[in-house]
Amino acid sequence: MKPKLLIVEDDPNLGEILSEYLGLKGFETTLSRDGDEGGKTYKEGDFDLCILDLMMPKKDGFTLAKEIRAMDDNTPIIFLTAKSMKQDIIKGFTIGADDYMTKPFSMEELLVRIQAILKRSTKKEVEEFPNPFIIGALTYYYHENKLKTPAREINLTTKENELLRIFFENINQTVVRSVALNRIWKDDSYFNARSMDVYIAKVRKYIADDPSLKILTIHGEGFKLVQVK
Amino acid sequence: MKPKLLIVEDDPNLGEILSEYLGLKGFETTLSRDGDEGGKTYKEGDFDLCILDLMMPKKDGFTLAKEIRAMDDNTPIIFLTAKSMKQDIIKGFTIGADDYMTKPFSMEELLVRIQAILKRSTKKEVEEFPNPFIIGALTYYYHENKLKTPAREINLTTKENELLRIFFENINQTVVRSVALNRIWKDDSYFNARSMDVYIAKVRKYIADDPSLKILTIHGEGFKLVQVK
DNA sequence: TAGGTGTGTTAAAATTGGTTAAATAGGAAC
DNA sequence: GTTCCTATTTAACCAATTTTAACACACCTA
Repeated sequence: MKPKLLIVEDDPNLGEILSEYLGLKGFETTLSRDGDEGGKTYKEGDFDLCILDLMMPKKDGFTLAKEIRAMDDNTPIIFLTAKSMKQDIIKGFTIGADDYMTKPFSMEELLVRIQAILKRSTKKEVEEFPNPFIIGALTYYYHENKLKTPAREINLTTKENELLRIFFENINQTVVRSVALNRIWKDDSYFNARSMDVYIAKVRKYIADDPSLKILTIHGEGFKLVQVK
Repeated sequence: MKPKLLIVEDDPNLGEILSEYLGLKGFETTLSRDGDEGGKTYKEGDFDLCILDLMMPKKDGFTLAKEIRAMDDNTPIIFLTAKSMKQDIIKGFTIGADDYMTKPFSMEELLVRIQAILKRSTKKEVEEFPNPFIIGALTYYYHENKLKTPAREINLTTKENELLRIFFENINQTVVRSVALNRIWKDDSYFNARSMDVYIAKVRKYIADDPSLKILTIHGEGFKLVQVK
């Protein structure tokens, strides 16, 4: 099951971007516009982690965090704020935060920090990838390293399997080279990048068994699995 | 009991200050001067958290962290570094860090971050392994070194038994080679690894008595016991 | 359109794992 | 202590996976 994130952010732009990005990364996100709304939403949902802006109308992030801690002293909280004052950071952690990020920040960094916290959170779900995962004429079994096509059954090697999973997690979205490299090869280097290119070729051949699926090259960026009807 | 911290920092000034400050704050601290020494110290002590500098002589922090993860994939790690490049931060978390702080930083902030992590860090559990443990058509008695299959009753040797237990504790999760080696053979060496390969083969034959169970190879990583429905 | 950089393809090289059998170690029985 | 048995390690060889290398081609910018 997807981990549920509560995002409380009054800046509509940032809120939307966050919600969308994290949604694409496998989370179920709920966006609230201010502290009051955030508190109500928190009560209703069963969230695995909260991302709170500090400066918001009606109710600031610290106050909201205290309310959340009063209801449940376990749900992880990340503060997201433009205030980088030492005293605010200390205060955030004292209230019971798990992390404190200063704007502007990188989405990717936020993502890995969320993952690091959920890794230790008792309520964590072992991120479940649908098994089997069906797309077009293909049936994919991540846990068995297996891909069934109309023509054949392919036993995937470890690298093929991980790469395929990333594509299926990101249908119609660009998979950035460096992200895939860091995730699968644990390191973004020239030779690993060339190794990945070799695997891209292999995976392309497999999914070609369904002609409606294609892996496009986004020059200088990465790749995108698209499904054309 | 005081939480035990391993601090690996080559700058003697910073190392002393950190060690002293955290000592005053209720931790039992051990200070190592470089990556090599840090690795040895880690093996000997039973630490609750590691604070690693990134740039050190002999062995850098990333390499040391990988070694620590190979011995135990649970002990929290905080990187402490002057490098604030996005790619390094991502890499740090990818290796399995819990936090990443950029110098110069506030002692007080480090302290609250340590506390936030320890709050979620799972205790060294004396978790009772179910006896018997039933999976699919197999019934496993860890304490009796015994595995019953529909076809036979197998008396396991010590090594077979320990290996099987690790797999049953980690269904659908990768069992990292080095972690299993350190746990069963107490040492991750070439010959022990080959010895383990021999045992993997034996154990594979046993669990093959239930065709829904398989031990897959995760190349370069380890093995994964999967149950297919 | 030329030149640099990034990507595609293929094959060889290197690394890692699988299998089998022989060698060794270590304990129990004599 | 010797003998026998079993568990474990070492070894050799083979197989699978991954990386490296070389070269061809595509894309972007000046």
